[in-house]
Amino acid sequence: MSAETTARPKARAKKRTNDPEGMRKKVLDVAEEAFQARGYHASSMGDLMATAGVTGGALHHHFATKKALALAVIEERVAAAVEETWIAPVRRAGSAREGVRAVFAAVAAELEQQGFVRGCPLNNLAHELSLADPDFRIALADIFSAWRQAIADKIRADQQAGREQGTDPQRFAALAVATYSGAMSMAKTAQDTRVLRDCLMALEQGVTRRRRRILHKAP
Amino acid sequence: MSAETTARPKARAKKRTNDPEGMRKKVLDVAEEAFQARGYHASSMGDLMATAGVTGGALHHHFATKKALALAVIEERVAAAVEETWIAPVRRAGSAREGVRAVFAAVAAELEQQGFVRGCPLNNLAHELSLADPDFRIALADIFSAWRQAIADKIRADQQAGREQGTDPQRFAALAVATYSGAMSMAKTAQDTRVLRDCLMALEQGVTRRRRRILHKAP
DNA sequence: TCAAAAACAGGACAGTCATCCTGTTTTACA
DNA sequence: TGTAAAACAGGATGACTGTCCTGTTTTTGA
Repeated sequence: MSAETTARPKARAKKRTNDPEGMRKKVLDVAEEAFQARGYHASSMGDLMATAGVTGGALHHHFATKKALALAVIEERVAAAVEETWIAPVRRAGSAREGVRAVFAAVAAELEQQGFVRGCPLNNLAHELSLADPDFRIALADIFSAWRQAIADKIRADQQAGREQGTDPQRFAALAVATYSGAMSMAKTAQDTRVLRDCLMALEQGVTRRRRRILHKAP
Repeated sequence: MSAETTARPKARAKKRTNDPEGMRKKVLDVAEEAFQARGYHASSMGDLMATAGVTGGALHHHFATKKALALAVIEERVAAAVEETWIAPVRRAGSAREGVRAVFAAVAAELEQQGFVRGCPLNNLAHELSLADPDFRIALADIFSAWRQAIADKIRADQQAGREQGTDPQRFAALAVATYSGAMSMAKTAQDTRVLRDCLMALEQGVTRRRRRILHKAP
């Protein structure tokens, strides 16, 4: 804990391997992709080793067990993905509703041009792992929680600006995340993004409530 | 195809085993439960045999492969579960909105007294299997489709009775199913049903739109 | 009653799985 | 430069996995 080593832990030279971050990053990349595409149980350590071009010794050095690897994927990658595609955009948006709408539309557009739907990384892993192991479950629940928290906070910010007076922040956030997650489930199963559009339009119609049409924009 | 056997295929005597439906039913029971609780890949054939009290030969006689077993669970059990807990109640309900609300509330209440959340059977299997195999995917997508269809049909029935004029049946159905599925995902991950209640109340508030409060009930 | 088919028993099989082991190489730091 | 730790190589291992096979029992239909 205490730094008694003459107080100069400066790095002398950077690594000069071809891989700037080492093999840990490469393994995480491959594992994230595989867990997303095929799931945890369907992705074998052997497959991951082969695809990452990494030997068993190397993999085991960085991640002692498969569970440790998955936990790292969840905490480092899945959490970051939710932060990047949802939390940050909502924070930046003009309002909570506009943020939710924009993310919904952006994801739908991206999937449409991509041609196939692999589903939400958080949801995919949550379904497979949250009942299998308490550590998995808690890590995944925390991400869901932060996701809803960010949307609820945005509603509260809107309310401090005089808007959204009749909206319950927690309930709105729960509805937004649930609708997105469920719509992605169906889109993945049907391999069709139309249900995403349907949900977005139903949300806009229904949840925007009495406002018939907004002709003025926020500064 | 043609019945040329003197046209008398009458059954002579019923089975007199202790199990009225035979072992096929027992295997399906155990598999349905296991796939729901632990998932497809995490449930081994050996486990299923042991829990069902069935030998390998018997299991293989009724279901040649694990995939065949899972397909049977999906088509016979999961579809029936959706029909029983969602489609039939919605059809019986006074209106589409009331039906959706009632099912949502009933499931939430049931889970609250049950103490833990295992999630929606359809969603659980859909996430794990829909990308793994086209046969799985199509079977699961059909169930989702029938589910939404039933809700959309109910909206159309409401509309023929003069109600729900401004509601798009398909979009409303997509929103209802997506919200439920997503809420169940979160409830399962958090092992907490509060998010289900939040989603239900947000749906009631938002989607019911201009109607502030309904003081009169349908006959 | 009798043959054929279905239902079931129980183990064999080859393959895969995650993990762990002992070496060797590379890096960090004094 | 010397040394200890970290990073990596590559195979060994034993426990499962799903499937299939050969018998035996029970049921079916005429």
